[in-house]
Amino acid sequence: MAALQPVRGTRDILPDEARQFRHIVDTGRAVCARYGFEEVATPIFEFSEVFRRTLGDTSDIVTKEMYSFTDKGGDDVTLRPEGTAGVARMLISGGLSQNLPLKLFYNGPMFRYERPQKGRFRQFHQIGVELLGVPEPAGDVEAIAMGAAVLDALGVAGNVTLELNTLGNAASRAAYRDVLVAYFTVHADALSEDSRARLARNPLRILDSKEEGDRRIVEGAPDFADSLDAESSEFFAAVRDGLDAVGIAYVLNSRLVRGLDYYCHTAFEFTTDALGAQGTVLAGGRYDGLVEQMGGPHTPGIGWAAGIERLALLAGEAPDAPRPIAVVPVGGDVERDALTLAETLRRAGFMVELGYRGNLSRRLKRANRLRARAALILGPEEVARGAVTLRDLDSGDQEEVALTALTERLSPYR
RNA sequence: GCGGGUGUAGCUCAGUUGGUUAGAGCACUAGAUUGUGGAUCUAGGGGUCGUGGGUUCAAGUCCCAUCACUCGCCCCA
Repeated sequence: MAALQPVRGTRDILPDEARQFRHIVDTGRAVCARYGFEEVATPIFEFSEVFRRTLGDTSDIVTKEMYSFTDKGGDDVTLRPEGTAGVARMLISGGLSQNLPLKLFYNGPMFRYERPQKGRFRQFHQIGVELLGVPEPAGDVEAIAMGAAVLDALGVAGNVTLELNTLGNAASRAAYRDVLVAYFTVHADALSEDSRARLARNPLRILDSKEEGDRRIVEGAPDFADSLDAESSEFFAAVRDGLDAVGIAYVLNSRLVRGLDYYCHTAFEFTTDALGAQGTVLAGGRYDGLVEQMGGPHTPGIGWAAGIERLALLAGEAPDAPRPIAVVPVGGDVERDALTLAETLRRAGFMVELGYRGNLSRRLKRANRLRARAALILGPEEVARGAVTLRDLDSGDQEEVALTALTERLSPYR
């Protein structure tokens, strides 16, 4: 118990869970491919500056959650806390702004130094997409529809709700921020300690407070809609109209805000109440200013990310493992023949388990535990006749099959 | 970073007001069955009771500390 343990917030992924993870990633990749998205990979660590520049110095991720260290060459590097910054950096480093629009899918581990709890880990895994170079609201609609399609393909669509909001363009957001700060400053004495801190750092976040006292004050706060300029309102209307057109249901949530500074216009989250305190399953939004902020050319973007662990909790049982054929040598000196047979079948594309030790009974028991569909029993008599005994482990039927006819006869078990 | 809960076999757990040698089910190994699996029966292996200290004639049980896990807050996928 007090033996070697993995680092807090990290965990081992055993075969059953690994199969489920693979299923989630494969499903995400396949669904997104239908929208023309191709997989990319960026390094799992970057210069710390990449995240500091994009996430903003005030975000919690930067101030307390980054896994940063100095490497042997003296560089300040950070394990990526999310995927968008790395993709944006890739676009700049590779001069990919010549190839817009870019439609990218990625998956892999992310790292945040947090206290672990249900559905939250220090090393966790995400699938995500980024659509770069598309300023039109159609891009937002496509990204959201693609997220919905992934959740649907994973069978979790029934457990989630799509929440939608707009943060407006930069001008609207700044205007709203001013109005909001003015309002909350008046009521500062009544706000919780956390929210007073937010007032200076990230006032939009107060809207999302869970403190009851804060909520009463939030009730009377100015509405974002009143601060939206014409461009922002029209953009949001176009996104909603597009979602209606493709039949994707959503609820408007004016308190839905983003922790990361580079978001603008569309913000959305697919949420659930089945994961304890972690309600968000798949979330994203538009980030038109990000690439420019990192020193690249102005490049609009929209994307989302989904936590694989959270999807796995919702998706339930992993798909069944593939079922092998068991080669079972028995009696006499046939081990060598069994080895040859197993290898021949593997080269022909079959999944084959070889029984290593014990009597026939024991080896069949083991074949059964491996969920084998069939056993190929090979003893001196079969070897003498150039045949094997094929036993179907589901039905119990068995027959002798000549080696020359074996691959043909086994095709139903492939 | 802050608060609550829980630590007994590989897993799920029982263990009385502190009392002699710490148990069960599942799983595992072997046998009944040296050429027939799933079921059953029998036997067996497996424990520093998370760790360290304290109280006591006596601690799995009570106290303190510590570590881990877990749930929540903050924040977020």
